[in-house]
Amino acid sequence: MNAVNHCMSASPTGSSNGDLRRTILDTARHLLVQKGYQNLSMRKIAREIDYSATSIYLYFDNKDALLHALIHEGMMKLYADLDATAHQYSDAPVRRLEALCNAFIEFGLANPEYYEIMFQLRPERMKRYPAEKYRQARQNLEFFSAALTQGADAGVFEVEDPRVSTSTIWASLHGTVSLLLAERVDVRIERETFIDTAVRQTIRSYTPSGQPAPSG
Amino acid sequence: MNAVNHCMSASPTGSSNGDLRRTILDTARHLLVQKGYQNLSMRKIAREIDYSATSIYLYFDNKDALLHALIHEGMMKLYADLDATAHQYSDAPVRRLEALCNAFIEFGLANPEYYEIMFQLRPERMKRYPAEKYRQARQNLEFFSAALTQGADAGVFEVEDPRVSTSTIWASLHGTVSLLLAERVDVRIERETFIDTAVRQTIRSYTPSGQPAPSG
Amino acid sequence: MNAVNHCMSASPTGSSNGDLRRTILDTARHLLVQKGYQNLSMRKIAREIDYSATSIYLYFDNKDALLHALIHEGMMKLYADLDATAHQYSDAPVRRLEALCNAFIEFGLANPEYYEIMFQLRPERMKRYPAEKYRQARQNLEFFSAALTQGADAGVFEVEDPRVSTSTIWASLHGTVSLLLAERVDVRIERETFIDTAVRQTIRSYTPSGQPAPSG
Amino acid sequence: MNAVNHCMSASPTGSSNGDLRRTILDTARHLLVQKGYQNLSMRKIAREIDYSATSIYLYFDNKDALLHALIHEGMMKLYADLDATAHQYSDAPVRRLEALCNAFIEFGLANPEYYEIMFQLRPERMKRYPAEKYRQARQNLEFFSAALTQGADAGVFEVEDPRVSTSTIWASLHGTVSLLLAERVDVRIERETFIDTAVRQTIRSYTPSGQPAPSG
DNA sequence: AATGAATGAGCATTCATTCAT
DNA sequence: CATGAATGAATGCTCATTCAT
Repeated sequence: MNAVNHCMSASPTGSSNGDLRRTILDTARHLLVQKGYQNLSMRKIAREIDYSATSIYLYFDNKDALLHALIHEGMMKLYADLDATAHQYSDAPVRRLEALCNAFIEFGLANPEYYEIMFQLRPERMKRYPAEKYRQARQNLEFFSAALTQGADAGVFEVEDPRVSTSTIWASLHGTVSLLLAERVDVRIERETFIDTAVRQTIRSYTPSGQPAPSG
Repeated sequence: MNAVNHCMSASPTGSSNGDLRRTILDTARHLLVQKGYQNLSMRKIAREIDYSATSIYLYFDNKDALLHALIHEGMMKLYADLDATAHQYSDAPVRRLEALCNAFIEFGLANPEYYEIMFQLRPERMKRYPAEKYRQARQNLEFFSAALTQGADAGVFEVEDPRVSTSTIWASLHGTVSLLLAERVDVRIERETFIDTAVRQTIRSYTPSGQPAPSG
Repeated sequence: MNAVNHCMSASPTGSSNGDLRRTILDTARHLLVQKGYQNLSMRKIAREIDYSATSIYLYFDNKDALLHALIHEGMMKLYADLDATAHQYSDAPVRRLEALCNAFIEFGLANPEYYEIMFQLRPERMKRYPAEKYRQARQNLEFFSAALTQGADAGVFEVEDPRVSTSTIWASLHGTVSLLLAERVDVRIERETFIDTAVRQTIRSYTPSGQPAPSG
Repeated sequence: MNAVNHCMSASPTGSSNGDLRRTILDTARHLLVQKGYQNLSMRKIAREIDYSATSIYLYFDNKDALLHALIHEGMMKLYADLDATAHQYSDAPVRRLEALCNAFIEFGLANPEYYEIMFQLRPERMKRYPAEKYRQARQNLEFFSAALTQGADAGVFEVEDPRVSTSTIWASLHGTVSLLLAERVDVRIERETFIDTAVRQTIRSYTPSGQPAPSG
């Protein structure tokens, strides 16, 4: 929406030009994870980067636009992570699904700020993330859907409705990440154990004999 | 809505104002449910009950204390719901677990704002919910734990570590509720189908043969 | 809208209570005439009276409510002025109309701040002054209407449609006041001459022979 | 609306940008008419013409200077309107005065925002509109003055002091336009009726027998 | 037990303007 | 001739909280 965007959109020239935009985004992310969405304000970002609040508006039309940009980045990053994972195990659906689950959880734990605005914000609390972007968001689920379908075709998964199953898998992963981020999991349980169990059981619920994932 | 009303006090309780604390909590809950956590302010509560904002501070040290009390109430309510459910199927662990899952989800969907402050608020962003309360909160998980253990003893569940499994079940349920509340589930999927599938798969992942819950 | 209003509405107890409300109104009026409507801000009022901006909101729901209160006061004052005038010449319609015209102009010149918000504000620039108050505002025109009608009955005025004529008389007076307040009148013309001529011609336009007002 | 457009410059003028000053004024006028004086900002003008806000300052010292130029243009336009009218009825003073009155009112209603900055802005609230321009502004009144004097010479008008009378006529017209623009006229009165009556009575007040304008 | 009065800090956003280039 | 970057001041308004009574 401003000249910078228009003229140099994705150019990584490194000049002082797009840098501030980048800095704003990064700072917003950091504040987001530290203080939460409710406490993220244009002023706080400005104070943090030692610029006037007005300056932020040179790079983002308004607070929502800034958030949307952040969401977009998060979606892209998650997509990249999942895509890399899916390519690694392209011919082993069970192992692939397992890897995708782990990748999703890792993404959430490694990028709590992205995760919060991507998946934990109630829609009524923010001007709706533009519809076109939603489509892109849903692409991320396609990786799971594909693994599930392929596994079903190969007889290693029992799946009634792939669409529904994709969503319930997502629910499990989302719950796992959310509880961990909110520090709600029993502290006596090791994080890794919890994650491994969550993933294993999630996959197990789609394998015919209920046996552990047969590694491919 | 203010002093005038106060004088003609048409409040349904009609009792003396010794239980103003009670009224505050009830009103806070109502506002929470109707307007959301973000819109819950001391002022609004006060306006609603026709008392001065100052009065609230006679009963609660600050907003956080009020919120803690609310969370406590939510925990109690959830406990009551789960307790009632557990009693109904005290001798059928699978069916009981299934019912508990459904009860949990129903609670979340029926009390979205309660659910938010109980499970979705990050502790680091609120003056820490006192540790003792957390213990009480964990009681709610005991219902699931018990069903799981009992089922394992009866051979209808395969459970390695009940503590961990309880948490992963909880993760699934939490994810299910969260996605629904955030309106993130594919709109083409019927809500009931989604919930039923989520619960069924969750339980299925703990049954030896992977077959659907054998009704007891 | 707040306790002060409700409990002591018009009581002139002189305690420190309603005083601030009064001070706010007076200060707003002064700022209004000095800086104009566009430059009237809650903060400026607050700064002027050495109170926090927040305090103003204890006495007025918002800026509009403050303006409305001011308009209301102006309407009341104008009504009082016109009423007093009308009573003085209750049986001499021409002289009465003349006196009413002068009273209106004098009111405008003596209370430019009231005049501006009462008559010069474009409706789209302020949330509409509540309808009930408009009725009261129109009452002020009734004095002119009555004089005109009575004069027509007595044969000293030629009036086709009293309603329309009342409005055109008002237009003349409003134009006279507005030009004077905006300091747009040729400086070589004495203010009194201008006013007298304006009033005389206005009345003359309704007298049958075009002769000057026959003093009764 | 920004740099991109700028490059493809689909501006209707197509001429070189030597007359950017002209474009700025035109755009400012459009915005003034469409959005009102309050919404006229340097930024918005700049955005509209696809130039940087800074560029405007190359042609106008500040916002006031721009506004002055706009007022000047308005005065010129009004002058042109009145001039054309005066020429049409150069030998019929009554009809001419009537036409001038109508032309003035029409100008005000057709150019409400022009009218606002020309006649409704209080000088003390804007860096003083330069004195020399005021003189030019007064030229517009000369048309009325001339008609009045000529009519007086011809015996169709009774005028004591043409200067004063010109001003009171102006007051009537200004009041008429102002009330209409402020939407303060009784809605039950047709606009045309109101205007016709206002003009008729205004002229009537200068005709000896008080009879309606004798068409010449 | 309850309140009225008051406030400082905070919010998103807009504005006219400057200055180095 | 034209701009991009930047800003300080301003806006209406809400909030949790305090304190004397």
